[in-house]
Amino acid sequence: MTTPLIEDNQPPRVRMAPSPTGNLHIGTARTALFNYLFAKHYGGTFVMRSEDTDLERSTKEFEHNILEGLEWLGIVWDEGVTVEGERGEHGPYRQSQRADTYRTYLEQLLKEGKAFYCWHTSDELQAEQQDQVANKEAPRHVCSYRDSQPDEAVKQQAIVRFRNDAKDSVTFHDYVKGDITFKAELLGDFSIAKRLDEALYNFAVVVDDETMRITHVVRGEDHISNTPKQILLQEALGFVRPKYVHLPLILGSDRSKLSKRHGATAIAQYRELGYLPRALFNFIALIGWHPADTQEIMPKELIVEHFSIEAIQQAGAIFDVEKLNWMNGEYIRATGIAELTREARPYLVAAGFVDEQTDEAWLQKVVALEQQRIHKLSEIVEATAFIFSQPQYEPALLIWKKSDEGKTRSALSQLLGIIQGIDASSWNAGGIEAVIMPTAEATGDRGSMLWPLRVALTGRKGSPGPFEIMEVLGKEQTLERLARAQELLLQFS
RNA sequence: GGCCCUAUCGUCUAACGGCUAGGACACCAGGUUCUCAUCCUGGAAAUCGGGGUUCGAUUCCCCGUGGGGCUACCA
Repeated sequence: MTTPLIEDNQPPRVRMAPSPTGNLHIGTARTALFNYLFAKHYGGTFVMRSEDTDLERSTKEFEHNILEGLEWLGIVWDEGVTVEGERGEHGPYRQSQRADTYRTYLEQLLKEGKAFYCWHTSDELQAEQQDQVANKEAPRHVCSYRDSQPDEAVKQQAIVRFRNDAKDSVTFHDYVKGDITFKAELLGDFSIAKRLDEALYNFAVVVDDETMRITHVVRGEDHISNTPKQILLQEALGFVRPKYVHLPLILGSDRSKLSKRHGATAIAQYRELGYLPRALFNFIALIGWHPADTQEIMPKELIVEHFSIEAIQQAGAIFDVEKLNWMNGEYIRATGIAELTREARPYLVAAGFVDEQTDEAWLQKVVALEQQRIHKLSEIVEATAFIFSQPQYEPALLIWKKSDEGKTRSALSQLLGIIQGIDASSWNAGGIEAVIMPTAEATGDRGSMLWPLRVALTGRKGSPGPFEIMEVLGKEQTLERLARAQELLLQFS
């Protein structure tokens, strides 16, 4: 009874249909990503449609934000709306421009008696529902105006409802959840349009998916309960039923549907924080899906290659920022220093540390200093702050735990002497280390010299190694900071 | 309330009736390091409960319980 997901090697046509009533968030991106993966894996077509029928809440800015965010993530589509306009042969792809198409099918249903006008007031509908809830019945509207013939004036105030005479149950196969059955009569005479010129969601979706030749509907499981309504409409209109794939929801830490109160949900926020698009792509793909082997860090191409609907999880999954942080760190470490510097530079510029003219080679060394220490690009600012301004610290910090003030004092003056003798041609991490290490070893406990050196340079308990830092800082700045440390130590005693 | 979905370590998950229930993140301990980070080694940590089916259930069925979604003239 259940047909294969892909029949006769027919490449699928899938769609993503965001409504531009808010910025791109994690959940939307995940649905788009899975549509993309599915389409690419089978060599199909990914269509982007804009469900902007809610004129009150839809804006061009939101649509722009969604499209741009998806592109940034590396999710591309073959057909549909674009920032500039749209492309493809099944348009228009914005529901706000498809009123004529909807009207055609609406009139067909009306003419065939499969839809009718209803002018019950919202008070009446509400009262009906309250009664039903009180009687422990399914809330729905079974309209008494089914066979009435309203005049034009009434029609202008009425909404169009589907005449639901179905007595059987509606069963559809979901390729993640299995067979799902609803009792059709519990759906009532559901609404499909506000008058003739404003189609409502369930109706618009059905018409769009048919006219855009969509073969597979891949969407969040919050749409499962809409599916029987859409199937009833497909049958009334003589449309083909697409195959359904309902994705488990992404949950917040308290297991409810992910929303703003769980923290950052907008893709743009993650972008600002410095999550790399390829890391986010990888991470989101792993929410509710997993490859056959245990490898988790996988580039886009590999994910596309391994993607399969069968491996999609049935239960919702919590969005775990901790694991994202780890993964982003992995990607940061795996990124070439030139590319990483290009990506990190804007953060340093915004912090006022550098500008667009700052020497590229030098900046790469700065970024390299912290490459294995940061988990998101925004952390580069705090991590490298000591490079760009004199460190502030307590003099006591200069003294290593296994050392004392006297040893620290002599270590600093020894260092000053050695460093002054290093000539410009040897001023690099390796060259500096070559002359300092033997002396540090000679003290018997090299930490008694290396620790104060590092603290003098950074003012921090934890930091990169001193030699790399000295190379970045330059000889003059290094000497200045060491001299400053000496002064501080004097004040300390 | 009604309808639907769902249930393995804290989290993401593996084990398509048959091993000491495996991996990853986080956590803890140890090693490496002047320090932090990286890296390496080790550790603690789970099959919601009750009935069935079966020689045998994490796995299949039923009933509970928990969690979630939907319940608009939003999408």
